[in-house]
Amino acid sequence: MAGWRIAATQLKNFDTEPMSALYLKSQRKLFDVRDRLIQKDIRVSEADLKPTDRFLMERFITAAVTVEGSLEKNAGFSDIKPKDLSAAVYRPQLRAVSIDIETDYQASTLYSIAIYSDDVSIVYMVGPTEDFILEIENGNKLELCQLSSEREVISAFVAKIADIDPDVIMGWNIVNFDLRCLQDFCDRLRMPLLLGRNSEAIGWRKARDSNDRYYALLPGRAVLDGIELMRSATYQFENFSLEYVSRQLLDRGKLVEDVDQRGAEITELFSNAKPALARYNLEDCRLVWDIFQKEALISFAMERSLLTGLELDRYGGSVAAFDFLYLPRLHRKGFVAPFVDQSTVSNVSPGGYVMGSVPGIHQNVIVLDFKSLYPSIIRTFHVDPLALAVAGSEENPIEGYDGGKFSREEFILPELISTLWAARDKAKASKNAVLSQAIKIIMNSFYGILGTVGCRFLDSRLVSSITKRGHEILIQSKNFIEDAGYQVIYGDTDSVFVLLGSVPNEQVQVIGNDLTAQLNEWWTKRLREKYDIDSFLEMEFETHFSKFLMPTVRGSDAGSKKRYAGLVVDSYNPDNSRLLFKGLESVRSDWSPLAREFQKELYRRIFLEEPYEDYIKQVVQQLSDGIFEQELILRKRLRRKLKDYVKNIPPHAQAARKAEDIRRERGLPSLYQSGGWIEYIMTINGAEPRQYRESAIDYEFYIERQLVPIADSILVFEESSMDKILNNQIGLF
DNA sequence: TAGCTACGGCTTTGCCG
DNA sequence: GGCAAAGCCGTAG
Repeated sequence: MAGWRIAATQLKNFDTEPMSALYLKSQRKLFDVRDRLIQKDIRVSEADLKPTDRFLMERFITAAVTVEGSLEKNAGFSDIKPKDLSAAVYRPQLRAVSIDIETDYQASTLYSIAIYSDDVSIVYMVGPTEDFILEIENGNKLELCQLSSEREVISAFVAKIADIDPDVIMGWNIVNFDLRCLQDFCDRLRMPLLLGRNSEAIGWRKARDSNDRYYALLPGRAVLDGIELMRSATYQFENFSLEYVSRQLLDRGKLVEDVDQRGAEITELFSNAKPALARYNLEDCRLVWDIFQKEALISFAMERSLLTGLELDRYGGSVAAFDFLYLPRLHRKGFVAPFVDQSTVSNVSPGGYVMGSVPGIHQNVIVLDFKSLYPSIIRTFHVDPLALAVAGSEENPIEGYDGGKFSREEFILPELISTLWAARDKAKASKNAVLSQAIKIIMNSFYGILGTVGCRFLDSRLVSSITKRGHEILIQSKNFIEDAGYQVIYGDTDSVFVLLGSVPNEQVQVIGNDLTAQLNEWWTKRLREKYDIDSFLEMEFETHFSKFLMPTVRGSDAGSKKRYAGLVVDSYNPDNSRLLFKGLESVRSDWSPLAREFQKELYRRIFLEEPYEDYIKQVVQQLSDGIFEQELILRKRLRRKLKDYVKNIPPHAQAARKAEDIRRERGLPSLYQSGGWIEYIMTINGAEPRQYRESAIDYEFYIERQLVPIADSILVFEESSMDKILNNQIGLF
């Protein structure tokens, strides 16, 4: 058999096996194979490898070592030493392509497939057998190959992929749309879909939690879905449609007039304007390609893969990543880890501490927060499974919570975090944003993992020793600040909000810097005295609000939590400031655009002491006049299947039901049965789907339930209310 | 193809002879 | 009709 290219491929369930004699033996075997590879050559003929070798090798080789000649010591395996990490010089060039398919509305007929890359712009389309070269822009060409049948289009596409032989195939919802559609077409045509290396077929695996979601296993290649990848990198968008994300990041969108009606438009193009459809199809590929390029998503995936030892195209897997990092180190210290025991009962541990707040419109509020608090607690207090297990034999272990005690001598996680921390600082210094981000995500995942039954080390003593220590640290920091003469008006998990009142801007900087320096020093001293440990707690002064609003809980005098807004002062240019909203309606995607915009503008006016009464009256007037419609759309996710709303039917589910009824009447396929997003408008007959609204808009609802709550939550501090303002208006007539 | 908890706001539902 | 509880969603960290 021909040379077998080591690839990012699909791994078996090895990491979920318990640490056992078998595992230890396997680990050794794995190192042996790796060393042999490093000494020889990355190309290994398949005949050289027994099946078990291949299995083991796949286990530790990530996609990052897909590329020939790029395997080097430690690359791809989780055994990363500090110097290797910092020397992250390892940048293989992956061959990547972006693909996208076009189908009819119900995805039952294939129209075309596009492939885009640095040097490829090709669209295969069903049509009269005739080829075109189309100019797309700046002299760039699109090759449109029209073939007589779906079968020929797919065959040509597969052949082209084999020819390009990419390491990465990227797309937008590529697994559960493009690839699955192609697989369906192939099944129907009784032809194989051989997109893997060496013409291997795609393997499909059902997602555990859902019947209609799959994972694709593409032997020898990684399939990167832009949506999943960006989600896993903590990108947040109101929605992850390609149209929305590309507008946000690239400032350009899809090549159709009306994105909502594109199903019909695409069919129209297919019938009457095939070159236009080709351009559209290719442009989608290019958007995906450009997003990946701009955000360095492949680099991110590679850095993460190098850190976690997981495949390039594996997005979740925090527990598996933890095992990869932890188990080899544990093993080297001569310990064997416990089984994953689903029945483990662990006392519930609390999460972060959230202070009650002081409501009002405040002047000069600064936010001091602990940098990576949980990782720094783990590091400082040796919160670690091994340290917990061996502490019993020590005379003076470090006290944790819930009865946990931690060894001063033997620990793994704190070291791991130091390593990652240093690597992250270095990455930041060298402006390697993606590496820094990948490290941050992994560091922050450690706490959460220790609190799930999926983790073999689940133990409330570990979790509580992190979170309850966090409570103590936050409360004592608050006390320290208050003893220094300042008022703390709020705090959440790792932050304190300090009210300075009317002090000059320069003073604010000085106080903020002083307070953090004093606190850091105080914690260092205190932890040395009380526990004889080094403090890795690090408080930072990050944000200065010149104006700050803390609302009350609606219908109460108590200050709210997790909801606030303020005017952030740019420390480089204090005359510049920007509005920041947290938790409030304007950042909630389930409020109407009208309400969200209203909140932003009203707050802006009040913060900047501009008049606002006429603005409020004007918005209400315009609303009543019916000039808004788009702005009244409410958007919400159906988090469950439509039929699973039994106990009560919330408005968005009502709207979805109505939409389904109408679609059924009109012979259209169902859209909302398995969940998804629904857009609806409140009418005098309740919530109705945006596309099929039959009743008049309920303006009363929008005034009373969308504008009034927003206005009143800030007007209360101006001794005013929406009611007063509007009634005054009536009084004028 | 298993990270976590805390919180607020709105709506519907159930109860009240 | 009024009130409290439960259900649901999206968000902060």
